Order: sequence, then structure tokens, then C-alpha cells
Amino acid sequence: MPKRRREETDPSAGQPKAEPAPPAEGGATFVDTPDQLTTSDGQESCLKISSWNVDGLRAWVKKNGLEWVGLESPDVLCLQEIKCTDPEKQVPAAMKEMVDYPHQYWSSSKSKEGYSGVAILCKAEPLNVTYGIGVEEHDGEGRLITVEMEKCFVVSVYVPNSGRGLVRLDYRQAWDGALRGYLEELQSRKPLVLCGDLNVAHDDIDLKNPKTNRKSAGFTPQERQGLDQLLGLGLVDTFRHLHPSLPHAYTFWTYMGNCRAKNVGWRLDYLLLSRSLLPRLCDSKIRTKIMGSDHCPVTLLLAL
Amino acid sequence: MPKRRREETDPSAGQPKAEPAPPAEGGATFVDTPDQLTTSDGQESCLKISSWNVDGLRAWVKKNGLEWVGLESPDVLCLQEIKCTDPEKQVPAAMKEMVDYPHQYWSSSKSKEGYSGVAILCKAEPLNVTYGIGVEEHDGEGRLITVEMEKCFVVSVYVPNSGRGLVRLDYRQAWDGALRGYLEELQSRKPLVLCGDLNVAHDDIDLKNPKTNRKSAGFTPQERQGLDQLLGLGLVDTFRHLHPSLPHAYTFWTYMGNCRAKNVGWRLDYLLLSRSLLPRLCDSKIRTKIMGSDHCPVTLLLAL
DNA sequence: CTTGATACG
DNA sequence: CGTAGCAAG
Repeated sequence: MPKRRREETDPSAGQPKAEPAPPAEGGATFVDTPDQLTTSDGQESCLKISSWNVDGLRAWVKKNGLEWVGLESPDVLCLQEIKCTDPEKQVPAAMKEMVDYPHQYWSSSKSKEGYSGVAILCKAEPLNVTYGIGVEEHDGEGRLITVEMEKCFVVSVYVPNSGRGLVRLDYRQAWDGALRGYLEELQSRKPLVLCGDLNVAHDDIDLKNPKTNRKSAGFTPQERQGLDQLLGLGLVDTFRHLHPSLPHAYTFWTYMGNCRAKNVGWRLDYLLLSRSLLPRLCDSKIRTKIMGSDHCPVTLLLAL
Repeated sequence: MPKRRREETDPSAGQPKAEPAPPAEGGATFVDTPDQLTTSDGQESCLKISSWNVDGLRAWVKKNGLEWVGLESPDVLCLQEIKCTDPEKQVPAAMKEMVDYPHQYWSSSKSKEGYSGVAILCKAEPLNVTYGIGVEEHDGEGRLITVEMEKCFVVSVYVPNSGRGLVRLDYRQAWDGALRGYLEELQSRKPLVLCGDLNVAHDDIDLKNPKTNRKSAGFTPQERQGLDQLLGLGLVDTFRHLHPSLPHAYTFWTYMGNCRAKNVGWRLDYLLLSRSLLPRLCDSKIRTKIMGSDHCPVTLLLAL
């Protein structure tokens, strides 16, 4: 019997998931079922990976983001948009001193102050850590860190936003291509988990208002095709794989206009898994209710 | 018997003022005695003028600054550092619609956004209103408004800060000179009351730490001499006139380091009165306890 | 709407 | 420390 990561037993474990039901108030959302702690063939989860676009690490810490980290207790925590130009000095002590996460890796934007930036925190020391995608022109904004584990790579990524008026769509497409090249090479060595804010809703089901957003950053044909091509590398959108037609499941809501209360959101945060690891997938969760940013965290459970 | 401005009778009216006594907690401050509502020869106060550096009008309104205005109910209210680039649009409606103050005059910085700016609000319509000191190079930052009343001019002024490292001390001295010229001419026509943030502590008694601030903006010999020269025009520092050696009486406390709680402050806000009106002086008050800005308001009572 | 950097005090 | 502007999302 594989080692267990906690005491709890889930009565619904192994049962098929319930599909959507309208909530009592606010906009429609999906039902948050209990975590599935085993694979379809009964292997138990032992690797938990979470990802969260924190929209400013320091503000997020003040809003008790760390409390959730303690409760979720992932083995690997990927963060995006930390907005710390100098992580050494700017990351709050409470974060740096978390006893469960002695292995912390930070990357920040060299060009713009207080912009972008990603991190990976690990309970166990990884075999190796690398920063960026190895292409000078795409590695100045602190957008990617890779940690190498025994059985896989884990990547924390913050894909560039195409901007109001799509002013940065061209750059975005260049980035998407470069990221693809990087991941293709990486995956040729070992399977991988790509975690983070891909800044694109893949399909109509992945945002509240697909009709009116076909020309908006995050839902242009170009960006959607970029994700298509990423999946073409043999990466699986784990959440959508488990819930092929589950609507109202979003990970981002703009702060404007009370969108979160109305569940007017976008699914921008993904946990992509190399197809070879799909048999090891236990669950892929969207922690819809967790507050602290304009994004919510997502969590992957693997029997690895 | 002169007309009365309110019902209240003050039991200590006509009595000599009590001088300082250390407070129970926090730093030493002066005892806030009741308002003196008559002149030394028994004429009753009928003109009340208040001045307040609000350090951002919109934030100050949110902090209920208007509530104090309603309670104090001055005939003329002078404000400084309103930080509204476009008063028409940016002054909160609650302010513009105050029924007691139908006559409102605003001036804002044309050069820097959200910087400086002064105002005068009147219960009664003034005979005339003018903006600035009539010198082009000193009238771009919204630093002075003059209203003409029957018996006097009332001026709301925000004197330029000399800045960290005294980077603007030269400009400050030019301003001080130009202000002097303006007031000299004004006073030749009618006595005046100069209200506002003169951005200088006149003497050692006017700030908590004179020793360590001799080279700080607001206490340089140059700035202090500027105020000397202003007084040389025949203007009386009304508060100091009434309390020649009263220490710990400040109108400004930096937000840094909890200075207000410790009464580590500066007396930067003044109510200067043409000497000819001195017989009409009833009282000059520092409303030390009134919150809403890093300055507190000051109030002048005249039998005019 | 919210973060963070900047100017100014 | 706090206000107000800005860029970015």
C-alpha cells in the first residue's frame, strides 16, 4: 500500500463526481466536490502541487495567504505575479521562514519594477532548479522557474498578458512559441507539470462571456491557438480532462464591478500534465472560495 | 452691545488664560482653554476665521473633516493642500453642497498633478476675490487666494516647502519676497488676516526639536528670517501674541514615527493680523485634538 | 478595483 | 507614514 499523506478518509473517494448545480446566491458556479485522493486504479496520491497567481506577494501575505498554504500544505507551491523586484529584501519574513518550505526559489522582473515575478517553494529539495526558458529576450521579466523532481519537472509560469488594446499580442505570440520550444525540450528528458497563469481562456466554456471577449486579451484566436499548440506537445489540461463539460469553473475574476461575487470569471490558471503521467492523476482542483488575490489557487494531486 | 454669534456664554470669558500643564499621557502639550469670545475691552467676537492644511481634500472628507467644519462653523474657512487638480470635478459633492458655505473659491496647481492647492469658503459673499499674488512665476501652483470683506482682506496661503535637502530653498526665498510685496500693497488698502501654512516654525519654542532642525526645511535661518520680515510689515502672530512663552503648541506632526501621539510637532500654521486690528482680537486657537490631516486646524476670533 | 512604484511632504 | 498620481492587470 502506498504511503498516505494524511489521516483523513474521504467517503466520496472513488465515486463519480457530481456535476454542476446552481448556487443559492451569486452567479452560477460548479459544485466543489471533495478531493479525489486516488487514481482511477486505486493508487493513492502522494504528490500535491498548488499554483496561485497572488497579484502582489506582500499584499497577499497581509491578506493571510500563508494561512491557506498551511492548510493546503502542498509539496510544491508555485506562485505568480509576486511583484517583488528584490525578493531577498521584499519577501516577508513570515514567508521566508516557513518551516515546511525550506527550499524557495524566486525570480523577478529585471526591467519593470514591481511587475510580474514567479516563485516555487518546495518541502523537499529538488534535484535541480533553473530560471527562465533560456532565451535572453524572454527571460527579463521573471516569468518562469523549473524545479526538477525525481519523476518529473515542475514549472511555475506567468505568461505575458497581451494588454489593453492587445498592444503586446505580438510579443505574447513570440513568448508562446519560445515557451513551447522550451517545454518540448524539457519533456524530452522527463515528464513535466506546467503550473501557472497561462493568461488565456481555452474555450467558450472557460469564461463567463465568450461572445463579447473574442477580441479581448486572454481570449483572442491567437492566444487560444497558442494553448492548443501547447497541448499539442502532449500536455493535458488536467481540470478539463476530469470535467470535460463543466461550466462556470473559473480561476480569475477582475476586481472591477464585483465580478467575483457574480462569478463573472475566466479560467486562466492551469495544471498541465505530460500525457505519460495521466495514469497517475488523482485530481485537479480549483479552490474557488479561497480569497487573497484576483485569482484563486489550483491544486493537482498525483500518485507519484 | 455688539451682535452675538451664538447663544453660548463662556464662564472664563474675560479671565486671564491658564498657562501650560503637562498632560496625563503622550508628550507635553499646552492646556486647551475655552475660546475667549470678547476683546480685552469687552467687544464680542463676531467674525470667526479658521484655517486648515487638509493634506488632500478628498482623503480629509473621507476622514470626516466636514463634520468639524459644521461644529466649528467659521464665517470664513481657509484650506491648504487640497491636492485637487480639477476642483470642479474632484471636490466631493458633500463639500460643494454645504448650505452654510455657498461661496467657495478654489485654486489648484497648473504644473504638478495632485499637488498643493488652496481654497476659501465663506458664509457671506465677499466683495471681491483674487487668485495668486500677481506674479506669473509664483502663481502656477495654486498657493494663494484673497477674499475682500468689508473691514479686511482674508488670505489663504500655502507657502512652498523648501524640500528635502533644501532643494527648493532658493525658490522659497523668492516666493517669500514676492508674498511680502503682495501683502504690503494689499495692506495699504485695508487691514488683512493672513491664514495658512507658512511652512516655517518661527522660533525655538515653535517646534519640539529646534536643536536638530536648524538645517531642516521649515526651520532654516532663511525661512525664519522670511517670517521675521513678514511680521515686519506690521502683521501680528496672533497665537504667539496671546501666549508669548507657551511651549508645546504645534499645528503639524509628521505622520512618521507616531509623532502626533508624542506631540513631536511644529507650529507651521498661522493667523497673522494687521496690527491695526489687534484691538479687535478676541482669541487665536490651535485645535490640537482635531484629526483628519497631519496638520490641525487653527481658528481666529475677531470683534469685527 | 487593486497592486506597487513614484513624487512630495 | 500618508496622499495622490501612474502603469498594469
